[in-house]
Amino acid sequence: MPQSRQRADAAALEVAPSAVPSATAPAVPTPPVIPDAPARATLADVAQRAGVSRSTASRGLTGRGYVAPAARERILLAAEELGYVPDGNARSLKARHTPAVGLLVSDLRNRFYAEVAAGASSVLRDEGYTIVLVDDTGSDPEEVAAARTVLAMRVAGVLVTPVSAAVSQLVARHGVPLVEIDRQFCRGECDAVLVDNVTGARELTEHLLGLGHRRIALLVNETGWTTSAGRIKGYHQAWAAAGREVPADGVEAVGFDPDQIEDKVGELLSRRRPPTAVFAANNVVAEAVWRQSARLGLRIPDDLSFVAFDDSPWMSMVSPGITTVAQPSVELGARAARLLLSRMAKPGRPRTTRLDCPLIVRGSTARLGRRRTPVKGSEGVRSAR
Amino acid sequence: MPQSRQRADAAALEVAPSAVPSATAPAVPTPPVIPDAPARATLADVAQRAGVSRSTASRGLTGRGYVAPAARERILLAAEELGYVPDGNARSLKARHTPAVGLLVSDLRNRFYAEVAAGASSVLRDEGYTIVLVDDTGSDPEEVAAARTVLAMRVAGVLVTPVSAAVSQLVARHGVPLVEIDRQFCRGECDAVLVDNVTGARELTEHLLGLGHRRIALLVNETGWTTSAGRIKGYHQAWAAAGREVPADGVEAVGFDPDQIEDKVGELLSRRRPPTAVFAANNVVAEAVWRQSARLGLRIPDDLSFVAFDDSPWMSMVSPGITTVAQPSVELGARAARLLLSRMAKPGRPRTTRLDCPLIVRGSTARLGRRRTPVKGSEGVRSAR
DNA sequence: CTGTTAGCGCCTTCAC
DNA sequence: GTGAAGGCGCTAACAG
Repeated sequence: MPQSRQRADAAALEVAPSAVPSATAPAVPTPPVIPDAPARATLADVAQRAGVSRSTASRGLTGRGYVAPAARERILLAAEELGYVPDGNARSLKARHTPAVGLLVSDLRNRFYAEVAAGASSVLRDEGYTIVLVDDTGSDPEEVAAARTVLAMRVAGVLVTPVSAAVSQLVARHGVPLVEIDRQFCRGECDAVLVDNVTGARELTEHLLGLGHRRIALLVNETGWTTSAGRIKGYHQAWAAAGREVPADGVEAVGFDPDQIEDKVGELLSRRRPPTAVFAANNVVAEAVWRQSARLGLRIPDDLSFVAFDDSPWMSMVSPGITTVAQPSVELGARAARLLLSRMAKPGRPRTTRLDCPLIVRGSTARLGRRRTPVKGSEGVRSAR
Repeated sequence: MPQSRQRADAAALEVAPSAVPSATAPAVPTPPVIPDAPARATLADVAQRAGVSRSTASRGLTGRGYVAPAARERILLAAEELGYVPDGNARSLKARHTPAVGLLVSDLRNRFYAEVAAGASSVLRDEGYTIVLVDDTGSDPEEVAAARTVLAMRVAGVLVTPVSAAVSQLVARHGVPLVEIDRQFCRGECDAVLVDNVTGARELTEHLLGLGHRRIALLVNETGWTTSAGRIKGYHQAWAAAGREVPADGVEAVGFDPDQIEDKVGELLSRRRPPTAVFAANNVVAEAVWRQSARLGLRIPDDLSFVAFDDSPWMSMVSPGITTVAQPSVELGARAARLLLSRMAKPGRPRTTRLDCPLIVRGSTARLGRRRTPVKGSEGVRSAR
């Protein structure tokens, strides 16, 4: 699912080096002029209006400590009349803790990350936590900067789809709980919620091998990427289990740039001796395969069998439907949030959760050589046509 | 694009009524025990280590005010060694202003909202603003609660895909700039960035009328919804321009519940005298139409012409491709963010921006009666088949 | 150039 | 049951 372009080393500097205004002190440009700050009601205002002291007003409002029913009544009324909204900054300052968690994701435009965010969001909202979201474009420096920002807000925890170990290290050093999602860079050091990349990829590959395919191209973004690594491993396992050598040019890295991906995929499919089956390692690559094979007039599954890691809505809407393993993206976010909450409640040994990705066989895969003979299973909604 | 289930009245209470712990004072359950808060470095620590006073340290770090180069050097070094990250809460408290904006959206799982968020995010990040995100599930009470939360954080502004006028009123009363996105509830009262629903819907309808269709069903979630209203209006305009009566049962409300939508759509298409063309008012409804027509064995465009408001990736991947108008969702978020920034910089008369939705003709629409004769234009990537 | 002073808004002992 | 006092961490005068 990565959509990022770098994975730079875990520089993890606490503050940016050298003399530049430095990240430590975000070079506050100029105190942003508050247009006409209409003096918001403060606790003192409420207290005064209710004819009590600030401390009593505070107790009345928070419901902690003793307050005479009558006084409480007046306080609540006063607050309502004034449109009083307590200042979270002041509260957090006092409490040395903010009821918020940082959520650092690589790319909200990618369905996968958006769903992870949605899953985390719903759990955290239910528990009364606010989310500070940063779409860090999958860039390492951006992600570290984002981490620093949420650290500055004194968030209670951090969720991240990491791009390097830098974020986790930085956050850990500040004693703030963190859960890595989807990718893992500090195994054993901090919590993580991942999918079972190996098994999913193995099943997909076995499926193709079982259909007689031998020229199976696995297309990943970058071979060094952690999710890719797992998928490549599964791919290898399947070959090994079948007692066969992994083809030399079996794994291809197509990069992260959309245009480049299209080009590479087009090139691959146009070779003199093209693969008979393609395995796209994620939804972005899968889309490129689908478009390019169409452009080249390749019929699926007749001319080319096609499987993908990470089920996307379109894969069940096109015809034939695409055979995939589905990543439980929403659940991934939700589980990560729950794990974070429990870690915030009490420290403990880091735990890694791995979620299953069910195989979904559709019509995009067929036995090699036998033309126009889709395999068992559903075909995508339009197969009727 | 709405995905929500309510639009309740603009209750907009400042605080929740009655005696309940009340929203004003979020019934702080119990001061969340900070596990083992490892005393984070504070400005005083940095100052001490650098052998200067706190104010000097502050100046050195922020780069405001005079500081001897040598001292500055020591301060920066000390900060780095201590892993000092300034406390945003304290800063905000002092500054009476937080460099963050609240982003309240209805449903991150819906591609449309996720892209709006992505667009806004990128602009705001570039300007140094953090995003406090709330996925409010399109519920009015949730949205108001979310607004209160971000207000409490003293955000500098708010972006919202509103579900009622409540949020805007609440936020406005606190003198915080707000921009409504996609839907508009306080026309003339606050800024908004919308799409041109009327024109897009008119073009789509005209396209169908031009192909000879007369039984054209427009499927919306709820007729009372503001985006639906615009689309319905455009639909009406097209009929009027053609000098024809709008069919009595032309507009159907299918609700927000996914299952219910499927049912209603299935029922519609199974009628004895079904429409010859369907106009889905958004991507969610469109998906239901696509699936149901497949289930019923209807051929598109032979048996049924099909258009949709809001282009989704799958619409250009299926065959035939779906004729749509594309909402510039990312741009919507970006423009809203820019408008908010300018409003934060200086107040002014509320402005409403309306973005165009280009018509994209693909293969899902054909002349009535003439079978298997797709219209001009592209056909979706798989048409080659 | 640097330190002292004061206070942002809130909460929380601790007396009364 | 209630108020007075102090301080969370930081910054902005204002002296020196």
